[in-house]
Amino acid sequence: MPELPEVETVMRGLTPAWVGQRFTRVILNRQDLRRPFPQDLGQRLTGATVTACRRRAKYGLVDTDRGDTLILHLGMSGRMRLDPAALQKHDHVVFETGNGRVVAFNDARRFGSLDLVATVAAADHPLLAGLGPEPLGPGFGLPLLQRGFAGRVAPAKALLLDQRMVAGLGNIYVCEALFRSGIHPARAGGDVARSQLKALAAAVPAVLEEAIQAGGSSLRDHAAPDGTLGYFQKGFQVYGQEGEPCQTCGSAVERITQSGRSSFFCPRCQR
DNA sequence: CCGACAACCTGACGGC
DNA sequence: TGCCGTCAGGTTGTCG
Repeated sequence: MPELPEVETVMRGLTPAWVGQRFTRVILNRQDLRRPFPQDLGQRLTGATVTACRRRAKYGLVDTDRGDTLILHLGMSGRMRLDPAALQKHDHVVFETGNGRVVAFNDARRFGSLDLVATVAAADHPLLAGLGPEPLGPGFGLPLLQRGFAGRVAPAKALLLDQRMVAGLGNIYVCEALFRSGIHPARAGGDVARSQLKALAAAVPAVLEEAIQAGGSSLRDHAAPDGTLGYFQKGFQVYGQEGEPCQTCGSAVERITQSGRSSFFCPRCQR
């Protein structure tokens, strides 16, 4: 799924289609994804005008002039399809706006979610309340990483995937950020050198910014709402590169499994 | 508190 | 062609 850069790409793609527009119809082809939708989701959205499309971590936030915020998560396979030629399997929710545009929320695996809450309470929503700072925001930096890593036995990989530490990183960008900062994914948090943490503090925002510039990474499912494919996957240095030569030293990139998920790394550059 | 793991669900791909 | 096993960008609950 989509990680921070992909969600950012999606929300940027929705902005010109939605902001200032009224929802004229919201079609619910099912009443739940990962969780049940709010009972009055369609009713509260229909007739409301979108005032902003935002992102928090991997969540998309759509504010309306009725004081509501739609909180959407794309799970692993979620996509927002803008003006689809035809509806497809797994187009679970379809949004129509006054400008004639149609957006279909498609999610084959149904790990995504939709919630609707009062905008003023959105930050306190259970999904958002426990999230750590944005990796592209002022709350992220070396001090945060030092606090989060100090004394921890858990592997660096797991610490960065923990959304309570820093919110928005997923498997791809954690692998890439660890490579750029020379940290072995299995290294215990407390054993990561200060110099490495400093590199990590720079690598995380750098890799995310580059990915956003590229429109995200289009692997199986991700595309901007208008169908444009991101191309940051061409910039992967380790993710999915098992057996390929490290771009820095030429060693073969390795893959290990941590907590059931693949980690890719260079055994020579990452310690 | 911490960390590993299963579960949620469908689809794509490789091997036979 | 088809069947089977494996894997996939995430989150959450359980268990030891």
